[in-house]
Amino acid sequence: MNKTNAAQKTDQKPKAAVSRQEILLVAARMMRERGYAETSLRDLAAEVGMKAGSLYYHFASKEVLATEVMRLGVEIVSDAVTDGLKRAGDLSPREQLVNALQIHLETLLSASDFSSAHIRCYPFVPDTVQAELKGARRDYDRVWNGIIRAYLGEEAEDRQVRYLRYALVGALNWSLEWFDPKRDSVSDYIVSVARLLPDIDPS
Amino acid sequence: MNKTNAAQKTDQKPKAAVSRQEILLVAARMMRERGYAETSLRDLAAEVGMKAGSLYYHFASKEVLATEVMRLGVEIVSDAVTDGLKRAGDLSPREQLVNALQIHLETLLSASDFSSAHIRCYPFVPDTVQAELKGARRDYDRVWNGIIRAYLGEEAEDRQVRYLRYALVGALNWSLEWFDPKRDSVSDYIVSVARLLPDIDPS
DNA sequence: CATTCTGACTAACGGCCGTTAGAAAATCTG
DNA sequence: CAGATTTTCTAACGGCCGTTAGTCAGAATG
Repeated sequence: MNKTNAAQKTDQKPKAAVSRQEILLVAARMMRERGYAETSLRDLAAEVGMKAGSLYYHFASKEVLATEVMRLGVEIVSDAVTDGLKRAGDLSPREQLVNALQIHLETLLSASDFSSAHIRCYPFVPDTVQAELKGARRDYDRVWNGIIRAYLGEEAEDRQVRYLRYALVGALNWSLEWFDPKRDSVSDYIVSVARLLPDIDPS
Repeated sequence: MNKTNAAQKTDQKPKAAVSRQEILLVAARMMRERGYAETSLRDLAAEVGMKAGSLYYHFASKEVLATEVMRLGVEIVSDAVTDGLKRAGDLSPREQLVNALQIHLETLLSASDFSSAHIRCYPFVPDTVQAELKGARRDYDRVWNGIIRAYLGEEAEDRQVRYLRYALVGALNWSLEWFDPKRDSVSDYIVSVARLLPDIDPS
């Protein structure tokens, strides 16, 4: 019944939780900006106000730290979209879809370095880290499959659903390569994407 | 009038040109698979059958090598799309657009490690390399702007054109994250994306 | 065959990396 | 205030990195 058993991450001695959170925040920002390999623990620690070795009091390794950053990234956007769906339960399937697009994009571009770090770094992260994230990623895929199946109709083929998901999520995630808040607006872009989605007769 | 002045890259002494080409090919594959930072010159040289130092006979630095790989990546897909447009000059604007989507995606997924290396590595490559590529990238953007403006109509706003370009190119480039040739087909995915593009009345 | 040039090799450089063990500081507890 | 615990620091380890200078083999040239 010691502290490492019971409430491991939330109510440790307070200082540790604060440092841990700050490390995660800075790591997310750096991973988003530079990538995984280009984020050195010395630079990261310096921005937190620590030395590199001290990070190991909070995380067992760089891979473990990166895994946690990216897992948070998936969960944050997944929770935001899931929440948005519940919050507006009376919309048409098409409106739900557009709503989900908007929330996903807002989270990515404004709300969370974790989510953008996940998207940008996932392809280049070690296999073991990718494996750790597989479950969370699949859960989020399932959220989208539900939204898109409701839009396309229950008779739609699985592949049709998957391809539309790839196209839409790709159109959103690609914004990390070009979006400039001084010039672009999330809502305007969503309007442009939504124009590609016809009303579908519930036949 | 010595050989370094005249025909610098094409008709050098033959052996060098062959080695140079092989280095570029292997570098493109490794950059696509692993990323820029994760591609070490020692590993690269080993796969070519050389030692790391020998690479410097052909390229002045890792950055120069990466720049050339990525520039080729832009030019290969740009040339392929431009060619495809000329080759099928009598299609409707919408058909031209779908044609361009197909060629871009085929080049990316089947034809060229250079193009996929460019897309995957560009965000994480040093600033100097990004700067070198700016021109070629803008040229390719202009190709797409032309295609999409023809589709949307001359009265379309610039921003509308740009956002549709981002959405479509994003939907294609994102395929690097999920496409599996054992399961997916380029043509099938293009059909799915093309369904999002309505016929537009030339009003 | 002798010479010149081409192309690759060897061996090392300084530098940064992730990681670790143990000392030291800071904080909490009685 | 004394002691225990939590958190950070110091200093180093082995390892890999991009890069360079100097050497050397082999092909091309006369």
